[in-house]
Amino acid sequence: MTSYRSELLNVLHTRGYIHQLTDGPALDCLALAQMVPGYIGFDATAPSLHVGSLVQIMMLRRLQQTGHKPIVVMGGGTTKIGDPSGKDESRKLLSDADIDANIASIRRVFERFLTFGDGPTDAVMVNNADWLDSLEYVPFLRDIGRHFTINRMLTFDSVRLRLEREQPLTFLEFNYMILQAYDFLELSRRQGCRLQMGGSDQWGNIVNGVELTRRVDGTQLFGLTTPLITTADGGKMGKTAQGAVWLNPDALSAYDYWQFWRNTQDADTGRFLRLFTDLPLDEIERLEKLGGAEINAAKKILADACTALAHGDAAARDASETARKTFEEGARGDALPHISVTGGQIGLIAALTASGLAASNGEARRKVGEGAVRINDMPVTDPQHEILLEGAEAKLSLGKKRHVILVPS
RNA sequence: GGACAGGUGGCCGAGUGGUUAAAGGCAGCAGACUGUAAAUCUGCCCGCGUGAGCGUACGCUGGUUCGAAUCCAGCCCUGUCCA
Repeated sequence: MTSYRSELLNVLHTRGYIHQLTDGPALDCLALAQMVPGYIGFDATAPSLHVGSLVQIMMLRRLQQTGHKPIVVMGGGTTKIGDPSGKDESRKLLSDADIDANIASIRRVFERFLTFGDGPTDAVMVNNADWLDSLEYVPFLRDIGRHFTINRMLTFDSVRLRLEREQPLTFLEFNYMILQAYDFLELSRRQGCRLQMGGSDQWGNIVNGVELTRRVDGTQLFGLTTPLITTADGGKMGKTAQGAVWLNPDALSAYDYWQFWRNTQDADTGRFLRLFTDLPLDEIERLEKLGGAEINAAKKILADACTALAHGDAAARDASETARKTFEEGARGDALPHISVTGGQIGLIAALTASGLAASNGEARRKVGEGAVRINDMPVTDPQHEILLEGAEAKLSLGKKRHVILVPS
């Protein structure tokens, strides 16, 4: 088993973050000897990141926890260009204002996970538009482009797989790896950044940055990638009934976020506790050994801890309490979505669509026919049913997990 | 610029004049079983309608036909090869 002397690599290794590492021993020495600034890049294509980025965010947190400096790089420059591979989704070009708004919104999430400031190990956020926007084509080609051979670029998975699948790859996309490599060089010069981390798909891009900087500046940089985080049955992580699991509170409620973690598969519980919470390792070992229904206790702890990190302690307690009332007492919890019903009366089908439990009248009708709909836990099978609130709230449920509170107004 | 191959529902992928709202798979939703898990089984899975039915949909625009995802023309996009 690999063992490291530095706290940084030890923590990352034992908690399961390390998939590939460029020069482990040298980085180990460096982390032991000095504070290491490290960065991860994030796109600004949406106002919120989702759980797919959470491993990377947690890595920056670990970096800071072990006495190093996290640098959050927002891809303002690359996002502005937009991904032109518009075959599946012709991504709309984002305006500068949109990108800036997205960055501001995303920053709020990072502020929960990292401590920002001016101190030596305080986190900083930078925007690669700051240097990419002002690049001049010919000088860039002469200074940077000459260090890349097409021969080599074609061998990288990101390129090779696209070509093998006969999927279009534009010249712009082809240049992404060069721009990202340049980011690393630029950060090394500006911030003394020595380490870039990322998902396993970023390995090629990261290595390019390491090599570019060695050739241009003679500085040794390091790269580290995480394993692809999938669920135990091989699925992509991060889907719920409502879609992506966003990290911003305004994109996904604390209650839904809590539910996402609560519904973790048994086999994932220990791994997720290590990756996504600060719980001590011996505690995690104890929890993941719980068998049968007892592992639900571990899942609640996981949900509490994850929600507290992303939404704060108070929101986590509310979510947890609402879940307890809803699932263990059959009562109504405050954190469930509230839908106001004017006049205190609404048709069942209309209530289902208005509350978002069903996407269309047809779906609502089908679910009623399937016996999936309940009002205050009493099954309702008549699609014509009129809900009369008579001054009191009522709980409308679709299936066992999706509940909404109807409020007369 | 030329030759060839393609563009089908969230994704993959059948379908080459009517029986096609379009096979099959994945993803998703619900029911059963459970532990708010997984696996398994069952049902559902474009919209409107209680229903018969209606409206939309197979890159875009027009055409042929009683009838087109399917045939024709032009255009747009993608790939492979050639110049």
